[in-house]
Amino acid sequence: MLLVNDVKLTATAAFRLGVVGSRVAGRFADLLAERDLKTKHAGLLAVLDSMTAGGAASQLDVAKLMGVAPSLVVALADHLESLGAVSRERDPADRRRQLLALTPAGRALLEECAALANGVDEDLLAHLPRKDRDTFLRVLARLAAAEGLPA
Amino acid sequence: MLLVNDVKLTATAAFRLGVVGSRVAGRFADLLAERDLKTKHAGLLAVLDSMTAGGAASQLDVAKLMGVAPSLVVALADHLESLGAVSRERDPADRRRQLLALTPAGRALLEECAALANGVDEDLLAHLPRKDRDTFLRVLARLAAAEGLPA
DNA sequence: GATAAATCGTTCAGCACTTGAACGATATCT
DNA sequence: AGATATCGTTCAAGTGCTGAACGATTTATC
Repeated sequence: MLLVNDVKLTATAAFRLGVVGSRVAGRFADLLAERDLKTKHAGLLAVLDSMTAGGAASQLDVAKLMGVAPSLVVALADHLESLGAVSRERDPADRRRQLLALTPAGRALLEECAALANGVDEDLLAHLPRKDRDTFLRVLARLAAAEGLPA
Repeated sequence: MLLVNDVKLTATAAFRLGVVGSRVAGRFADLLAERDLKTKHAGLLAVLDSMTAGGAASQLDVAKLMGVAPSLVVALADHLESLGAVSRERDPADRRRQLLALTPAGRALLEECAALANGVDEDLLAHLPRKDRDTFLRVLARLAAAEGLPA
C-alpha cells in the first residue's frame, strides 16, 4: 500500500490520508473476514438499517445509496441471505421488487460490525492527547461532511 | 465508495478516514490519468527519486520499497520508459539487474505530480481554520508515522 | 575450475472485485 | 392491448494485482 515514498509526496495530507485510510480499512476488513464478511456486506447491513428503520428496502434503492451497481447488490444480498442476516421477499405491491430487510440475526451482526469498527478506532486514536484527538475527529467529521457523508 | 451509511458506522474515525482517504486518492488519480499515469507510476517516480539522489536503482529494490510484486514494477517501468520518464539499462557490474533512473523529463514529471498532490491538499484543507488545520496535519503525520511511513 | 544454488527480470495464468450489457418478469403509459 | 419502462438477475469483460515458472546471470561449494 506504500505507494509513494518520496519526501515531497509523503509530506502531503492527500497521500497520508490515502495510506492511513487504506491501512485502517484493511484492519477492519481483516476483522470482518473472520466473520465471513467483506466490507461491502457490512455496508449493506448498515445502509439497510439506516434506510428502513425496521422495514424493508428494494435492492435498487440499496444500490443507489451504496453507490454500486445493482448487480453487485445481488451477490451481496445472496451471501447475507445465506448467513441469515437479511430476508428477501417480493414486494406484494410490485412484484418486480425484492424487499430486503434485516433479520434479528442481521441486526446483531451489524452491532458486531459496529463494535469492530469502534475497536479499530480505539486502537488508532488511543495514544493521542485528548485535545489533539478531539480536534482531529472534529476536522475529520467536517472533511467527511464535505465529501457528502451524513453526520 | 460510500460503503457504510449508518450513523453508528459513519461516526467512526475508521470509516471516515477510509472514505475521505479514498475520495482524495481518487481525485489525485483523476488528475494523474490526464497525464496518462496511474498512482503507482507516480509512486515509482517518487521512490526512484528518493532512493537514487541522481543515480539508479534496481527494479527489485524499487519493488521492495514500494511494497509491490517485482512483476508489477516491470509493467510500471515499461510504461514510464515509453513516456521517456525513466531510463533502463543493465548494470555492467551485474548483468541480471536493470538499473532504473529518472530522466530529466521524469524529474519534471515528478515535480508535476507533486504539484498536483499539493493542489489536492489545498482544496481539501483550504476552508479550515489555521489552528485546526495545523493540529489535523500534525496528528495525521503522527498516525502516518505509526503506520510506518517515513516523515 | 566445475557444478549446484541463488538472484534478477520477465512472462503468464489466475484471483478478487466491480461494472455494463442483455434478458425475463412485471408494471405503467397511451 | 400494445409499446415502453423498471427491477433483479446472469454473464462476459476490465482492472489491478499476485505468485509460479523460466531464462539469463551470478555466487557458493566442493
